[in-house]
Amino acid sequence: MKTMKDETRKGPWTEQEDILLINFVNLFGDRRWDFVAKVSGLNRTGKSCRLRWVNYLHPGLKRGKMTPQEERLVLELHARWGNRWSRIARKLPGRTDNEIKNYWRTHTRKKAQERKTAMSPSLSSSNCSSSSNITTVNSPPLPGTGEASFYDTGELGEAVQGGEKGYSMDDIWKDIENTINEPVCDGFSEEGCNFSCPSLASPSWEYSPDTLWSISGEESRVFLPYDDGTMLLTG
DNA sequence: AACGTAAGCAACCGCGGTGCG
DNA sequence: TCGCACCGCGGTTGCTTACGT
Repeated sequence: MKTMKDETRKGPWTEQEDILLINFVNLFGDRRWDFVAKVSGLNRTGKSCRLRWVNYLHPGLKRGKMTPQEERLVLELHARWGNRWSRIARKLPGRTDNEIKNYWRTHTRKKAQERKTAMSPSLSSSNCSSSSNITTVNSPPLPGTGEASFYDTGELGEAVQGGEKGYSMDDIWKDIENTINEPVCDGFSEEGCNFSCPSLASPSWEYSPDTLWSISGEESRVFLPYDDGTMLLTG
């Protein structure tokens, strides 16, 4: 119950908020979101914090375009499970349900459009492979032009966009890496410092053998939290 | 160069499930 | 057993960027 009738912040997160959230999640784990939200001083709801963490700040996150394998897997699993996005996401290490959902949405939109245009001329034109609905997917054209979206940090090897536009996750994590070694007590009561950092964030992804691929070396860059609050950068 | 449209992404909302007192 | 608070999920919306005219 929010006693303090706070004007909870909404909208896009700032770099400061991100850093704060990361610090506090490292301290308290990624379960007690209401608590984290309250204690961190972020005027955000626990819900909002969780969402930000899960969809954007989580260390294991892969960013950038879906690979053809991933796309295929999404299609496959969606055919099997329907809109169980979180379930599907568990089979795609590093991808979030939100991401998959968004992908699916644009994918279906694209498909619908294609179908429409394919139908209007009404000529079959050997509408090849109606069975393999993957056809539209399996090779996202991307002629190498300015393909790197603002959010890409993964595939094209680091932050093409790096500079002027705000900040990248790499920046943030570098920051964290630097600051995390210092006691994270800044701006928080001494109480915070005495908590042992619970092993962070049980990753919700199932690294099951039946996942069709494993994270490629480059993308498996992961920050491993240590008990003393430091982070190990692998990969 | 300016404008309009489409695509992509992040975030919010509402609801149902679960755990706890 | 009931009520409450919190968490997680799926749907939806709004904003930003990219692209075409």
